[in-house]
Order: sequence, then structure tokens, then C-alpha cells
Amino acid sequence: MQSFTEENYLKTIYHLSQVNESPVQTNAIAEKMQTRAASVTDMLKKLFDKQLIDYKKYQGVTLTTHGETVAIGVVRKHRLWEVFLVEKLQFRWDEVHEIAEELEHINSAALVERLDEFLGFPKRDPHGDPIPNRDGIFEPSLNVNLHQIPKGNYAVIIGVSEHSPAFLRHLEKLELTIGVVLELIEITEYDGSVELLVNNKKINISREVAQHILVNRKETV
Amino acid sequence: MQSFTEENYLKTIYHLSQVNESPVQTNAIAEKMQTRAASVTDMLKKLFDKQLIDYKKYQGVTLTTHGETVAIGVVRKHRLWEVFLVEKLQFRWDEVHEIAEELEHINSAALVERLDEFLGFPKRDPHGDPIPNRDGIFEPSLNVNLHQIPKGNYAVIIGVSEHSPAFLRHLEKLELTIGVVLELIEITEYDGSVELLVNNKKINISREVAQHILVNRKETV
DNA sequence: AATAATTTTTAGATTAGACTAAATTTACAA
DNA sequence: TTGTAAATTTAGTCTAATCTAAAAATTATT
Ligand SMILES: [Mn+2]
Ligand SMILES: [Mn+2]
Ligand SMILES: [Mn+2]
Ligand SMILES: [Mn+2]
Repeated sequence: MQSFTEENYLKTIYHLSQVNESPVQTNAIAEKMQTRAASVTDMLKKLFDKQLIDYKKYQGVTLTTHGETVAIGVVRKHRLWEVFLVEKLQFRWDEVHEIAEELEHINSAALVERLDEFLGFPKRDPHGDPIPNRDGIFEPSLNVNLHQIPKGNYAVIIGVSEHSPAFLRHLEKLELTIGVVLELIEITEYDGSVELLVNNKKINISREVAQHILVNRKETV
Repeated sequence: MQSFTEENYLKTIYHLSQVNESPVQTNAIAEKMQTRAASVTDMLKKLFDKQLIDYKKYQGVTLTTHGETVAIGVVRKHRLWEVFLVEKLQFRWDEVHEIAEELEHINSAALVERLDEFLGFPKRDPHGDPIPNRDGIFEPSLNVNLHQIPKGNYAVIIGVSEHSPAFLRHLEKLELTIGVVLELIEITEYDGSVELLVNNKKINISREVAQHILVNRKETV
């Protein structure tokens, strides 16, 4: 069994090796976990002794099969609880991450399985991220963002790649939430900002915002 | 804010001062928490510094108003989560305590209030224990046990005063669960064991078991 | 009241996880 | 290839929570 802290390190290493490639560097972990490199090194030794990571001094780390299993288990719990909070307790999508950071460490296999069933075995969390099933299998992550849609085309919002409450509330205010269908009118050449038609209103969003909105291209309205 | 450990100490002190009277003794806390008296003393100093308990060396402890508020908050969360596990996730009443011991430390006021609402503001947990409301107010604890019912009378089971899985599974096997109506046929003089009519079956239970079953006396069947 | 038993506290260690400062290794550029 | 910058590890502390063993205080018993 792992401590909360160990689980958080494993989850961080997992996420970092998803975005960039492995091996994951000490400093990257330290930055993501808001801690110091020296603390990370201490923990890496411990995780290595427990055979949760492969680690050679100065060479970065990768998760072992066992370590990845644990990490995916934590991610599964995190995302299932986020679904619970939004679907059953009516939280908004910008409020759930922080609470799920705590709930993801509750340690009961039966609880996770029953929660999954209670929620109807959801495949995606409220931010569009895939939920691993009991065996750790999950759908691919979304990878088409709004900035990649050709002008004149339609798209439906299916997720986000940035999870800060500030960003999510910003989208909420713009009525850019999951399921919303929009038309891409123009991508400004100068700064990459994007003009959209959403709910019959024309709006403008920055390139950065557009790139964090994940979409499915739609053939028709 | 308190650590998990501090919350557990406060909850234990609270429960001990409910059954016996205050002040609560160091050894009683140590026994209930499966730890050593020396560890308890250390923690008592810390809780005193945080003004969560009144404490004089060798004289035992009582919760301050603030300490009691925290303790009741933890109890509230524990019992709400137990209701959730039984009512929504179909756990049995003997499986929920251990999981609730973890969930009770999740730290989000909004979560507790929304969970309470989601569950329909329950007044009792799956073992018949009262659930404090948002202001810490709760119904009185149940205090009539099966051993106190006069022979020939009817009673309905409304709670238990012992929460071990072994005891709860024993009751389950005997079909003595909450809501069940029974007739008390005889209390044996020799050993205090009790003969009951439950679901048209005559059964015998020990005095100890009978005393841990909390009931409402019923006028008629 | 004196002594014995019980309870509680203190003293001194230990472990997990974190930190700062210093040393070491690796990477990169002149 | 050599020197410097960046990344990483080591060394030494710190705090929270625990422990054992010993000392002190309280309570019970003669
Ligand atoms: Mn999240
Ligand atoms: Mn999410
Ligand atoms: Mn319980
Ligand atoms: Mn209960």
C-alpha cells in the first residue's frame, strides 16, 4: 500500500510522461508538485526501493508496470469522483478538481467499482479526460483543438486541456462548455486569435484559449 | 485546519465523553485509538495549544466549544457518507464504517452540504445513530435496548450500539436488521438470554446481543 | 498516614516527508 | 576539449506522529 504522498508522486510522474516522453526529470516533478528537487530525489529513492519506478541517478525516472498500475488507479478514482461531483451533486466543472484531489486517495477497491457502476461506467470526466476502466484501459486522449479547425467549419466542444478554475470559469462565461456546437469564422493571422459563432453570437478568443479547447469537427450544424 | 490525526483524536474524545462523563482520561483515549498513553499526552498538549481541548496535567480532558464543533463536524461527515454508501452504492451496513473512517476527513464544506441534500437530509445513519445537521444539532441517541422490553411486548429495531462487522453480520444472519418488528417472548432468568419471534421464527439471542439492539417499543404488531 | 498500584508524563529515539546549502554530475558552448 | 551553466544528489535540519523506558503524580489499600 502507498501513502497519499507516494500516490501523488506516481500520478505526477504518470502525467508528465504522458505529455512529454520519458524519462521524467527531477525538476519537472518538483515544479509540478510545488516542492524542491531535493525532496523529489528522496522520494524517488523510496519509490525505487518499492519497485514502483525505474531510476538511475541523474538519468530521470519511468514508472514500472506496477507503478503505472497504481498511477492509473489514482487517475481513475480522481475522474470518477469528478463525474460524481458534477453529475450527482451539481458542482460546476471548475469546482471539482480540488475536491477530487482528496477523494482520489480513498482506499477501497469495492468503493471504486460501485461508484463506477452508480455513475453508469462513464468513459469521460467533466473535462473530457478519459476514465480508465477497472483494468486500466481507457479511450485515447482528445487531441484536436479549436485552433486547428479550418475556417468556415463547425465543431463541438468535447474537452479542455487546461484545468485551472480561472480558465474553466472564463469558458463558462463565454458559454464555451462541453457539448456546445460552434462555427469557426476566422483565425486572425496576426495573433492567432479566433472568431467564433456560438449561440448566434460572434465572439473572439485568444489563440491560447482556443488551443486549450478540444473539439470534434462536425460535418454539418 | 486540523490534520487527520488531530480530527481522529477530537472525535475519540467526543465519543468517550458521550458514553462516560468528562473529563476523558489519557488511557481511555489510548485504548480506543490503539496507541500508547505517551503518544496521547503529546497530542493533548498540541490540541490544548490549538485551544481545541481543556487540559490540565493528570486531570483528563474536555473539548472546548471549538473542539466540539470540529468533532461533531467529523461525526456528521462520517454518518452522511455511511448513508451514501448504503443508500446509493448498495453497501451492507457492516461494510461502511471502515470506508467512512477515511471519507470523514475530506475537507470541503460545500461537499458535505451537497451530499446532505443529495441524500435528502437524513436524520439517522445505517446503524441508527443521529446525524448532526449543518449547525451541529441532532436527535437524541437511542437508549432503549431489546433487553429492556417486557416479555410479551412488541418492538421495532431502530439501531445498534455496537458497530463491529462481526456483530452486524451476526444480526444480519439472524434477520435482526433495522425496521424489523419482533415479539419478545421470554427473558431467561439464568443468563439473561432472550427468546424472540422474528418473521414467524423463534430464535434465541444472548443477553449481550440483546443489549446492543436498540428498539422502539410497539403498542401493536 | 504510609505504602502499593495505577495512571500519566517526560526523556530520548525513530520514521516519513519536507527544507536549505553545498557538492557532484551532466550538458552545452566557446 | 575545456569551462561554465544547469540539473541533480548529498548532507544536515526540521516537524508531526509515533514508540519504549523511566520518572512523577494520583488513587487505592492497608
Ligand atoms: Mn481533476
Ligand atoms: Mn478532470
Ligand atoms: Mn461508523
Ligand atoms: Mn454508523
